[in-house]
Amino acid sequence: MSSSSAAPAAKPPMRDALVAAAFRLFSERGYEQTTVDDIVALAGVGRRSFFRYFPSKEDVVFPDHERCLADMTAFLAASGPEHEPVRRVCDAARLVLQMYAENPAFSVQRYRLTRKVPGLRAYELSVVRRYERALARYLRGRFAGLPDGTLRADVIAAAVVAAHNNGLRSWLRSDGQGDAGAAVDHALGCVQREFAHPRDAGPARPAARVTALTGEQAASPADDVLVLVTRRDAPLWRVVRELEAVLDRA
Amino acid sequence: MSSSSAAPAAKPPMRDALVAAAFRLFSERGYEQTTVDDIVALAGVGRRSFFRYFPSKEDVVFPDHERCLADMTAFLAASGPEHEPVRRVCDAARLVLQMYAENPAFSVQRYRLTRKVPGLRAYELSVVRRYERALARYLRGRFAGLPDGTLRADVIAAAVVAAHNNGLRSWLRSDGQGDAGAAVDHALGCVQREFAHPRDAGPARPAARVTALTGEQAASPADDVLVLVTRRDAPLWRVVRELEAVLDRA
DNA sequence: ATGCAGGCTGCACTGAGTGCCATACATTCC
DNA sequence: GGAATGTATGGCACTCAGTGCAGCCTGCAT
Repeated sequence: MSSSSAAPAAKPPMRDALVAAAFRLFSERGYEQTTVDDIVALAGVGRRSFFRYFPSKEDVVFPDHERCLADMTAFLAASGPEHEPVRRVCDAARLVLQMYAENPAFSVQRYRLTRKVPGLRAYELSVVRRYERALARYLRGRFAGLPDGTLRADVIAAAVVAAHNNGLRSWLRSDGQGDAGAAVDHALGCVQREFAHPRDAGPARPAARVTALTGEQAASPADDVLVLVTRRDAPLWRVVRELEAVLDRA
Repeated sequence: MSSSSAAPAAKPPMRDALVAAAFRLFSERGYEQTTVDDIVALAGVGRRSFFRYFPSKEDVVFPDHERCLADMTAFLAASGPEHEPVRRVCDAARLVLQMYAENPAFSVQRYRLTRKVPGLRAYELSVVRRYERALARYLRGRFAGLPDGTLRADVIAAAVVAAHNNGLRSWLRSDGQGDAGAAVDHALGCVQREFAHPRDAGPARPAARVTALTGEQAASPADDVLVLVTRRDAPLWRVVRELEAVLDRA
């Protein structure tokens, strides 16, 4: 990942200096109140150099997304037919989470920034869209030939991104405390359960099970059936939490 | 905002003149090669007036989305508990399609434009995002209190938008020929079947019936016991949705 | 030292977007 | 009738993001 594995690294220190100077000024006086001239002045470099490293002022806020997108593309390109497609794109999404989790403090700072600045929200959207398109492109390939293949690919890609962002945001909102992966794993798990295996052949079994159960309880092999008993006046959220706990164990 | 009720509405002809001039120049020499000064010169108005009607140059490309978003918000706000939530957001999405279908020629022209210009694609993304947030906000309200309510809301909103755009784009790509609604209806139908009405995958429907079969509920409702039977691999969302439906009936 | 290459800087320019003020026209109040 | 007020517009000057160009400085090979 970190590009050249070897020692030298010595990447462009200028890039990092610009990012550091930019974020310091952004947090001090805000994004829009900070001009590019302010940034380069603090970093002690020429104005022209800023735009050599960052195509636009917004790009300095997302310095590592380009690399992450390349990683995701490579990850998907390295997939084989043995991988379950939905599972695969969920794992690809986790690469983004990983990038955020590597620098919690930075990620939280950036999150606060993008929340406040509409221009940055719009820019982040275009970044996220590129991830989504990468996922959708992969799924389109895997679903090629299936009826509604591209539709299915687009919808699943959008759902995966939405779930990932939902989990990611809840982690960011908690200032990066706790396990970043837990919320995202849970969210992606929901989507995966919803979409994985192209099971068009619906079960239609539970209805029969129920009659069997109500009629002769002992006869049913309850390995794939879950029976929950609760008082009707119990708070719904508690019932559901219980349900969730049981289902997650599976 | 008003423009309300009555027929004439005294629309600003200047706004329309600016849109017409802009699109004429955009199609002649391209978006980026057209400056705001070019537009106002062709429209015969002052430069300052352009920015009075459109906050930015990009806005002139999407002159009616603000109104459409307001319509959608009103539509969702006017919803009641009798509406099935997923069905409702699908119908809300159809409002957007309707707007596109009202001016096929204009919509196709804009589609070609946004395809070519990255800046416009990014801007369109931010517009679409506002629709998605409106849908998600509504769903969050409907799913309030349920575990993973916001997650479900976000995922479904994203899926609905993705499906809508998939259908819309296939219509736009065909130069506005054929039925605009057909493709979108089909796409939204797929999403609706996936997320609403768990009839096909069928978890948890018998909850009410099982309580009846236990036979102890009629006498003392407070002590009523609820028995829920479901497949273990059924999506939790659906189980919860059914649970909610049963409990709401009480 | 000389020549060369690549990164860096300064400078001038375009174009989007904003704030301020002046003008033109319609409305209302005296 | 005329003054005051409100609103839509035009004009001007300004900030700032982003770009093209030319020069400079440093490291490096000959």
